[in-house]
Amino acid sequence: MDSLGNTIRTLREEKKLPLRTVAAFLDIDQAILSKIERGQRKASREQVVKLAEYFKVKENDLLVAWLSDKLVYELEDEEVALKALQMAEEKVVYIIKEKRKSTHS
Amino acid sequence: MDSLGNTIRTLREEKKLPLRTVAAFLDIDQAILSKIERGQRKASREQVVKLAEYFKVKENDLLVAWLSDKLVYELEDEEVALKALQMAEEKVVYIIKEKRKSTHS
DNA sequence: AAAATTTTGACAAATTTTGTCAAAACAAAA
DNA sequence: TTTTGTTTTGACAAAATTTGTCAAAATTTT
Repeated sequence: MDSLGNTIRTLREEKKLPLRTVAAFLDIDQAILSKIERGQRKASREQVVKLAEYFKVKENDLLVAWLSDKLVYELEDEEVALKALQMAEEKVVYIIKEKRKSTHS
Repeated sequence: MDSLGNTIRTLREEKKLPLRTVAAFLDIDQAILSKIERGQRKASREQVVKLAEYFKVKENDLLVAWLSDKLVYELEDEEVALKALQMAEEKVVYIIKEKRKSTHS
């Protein structure tokens, strides 16, 4: 249940790579990668996908970490955070069901 | 489990008020309110609070509808949407627990 | 202490958001 | 069916946020 930042920092340190190297692959300044790893900046979806490729981990795992970070960020310190999450879940389930119906595949 | 837009449109229609009137109270153009009601635009937090006041409904109820809409929007059509929601929930629960610990009130 | 790496913050460019406006579309009433 | 009132649409501008660069400062490693 780690943040995207922690996850990729760990991956990078395991391989003993400097920010510079990974940042170059992502085509961004190392300063940004530093901030992403420490949760000070949000990564873009494309960056997450590239990171998964780079570290050879499952893209979906990284996407889940990234997306959930974004959701948590969105909720900030709203006291109704949990209720909102639960309602969002219901809504998503509903949307998925609707999609099934329409495509009936 | 309604969207914020549907909720306030229903409230407004029940009272037979034109967009103009409610929009004036919110201090925005009616065009925006129209879009908010139909889910084409996101309301701001302040607007939601004002709407709750205006229609005399529980602020938190409207905030939950609004926040959950935002979450759903953020998830767009990510196939990992549900997993992300669940992980976000874990993270929020964790954050709340941490907060309890530190303030020990 | 020198070298390499990471972090910080000021800044600029690009993008997104938030709103206005006026015309078009629609609905209801006369 | 014309008039009146309401809602929707889309082009546009201003404001705010995001996304990145850069260079210096701080930290870590050798």
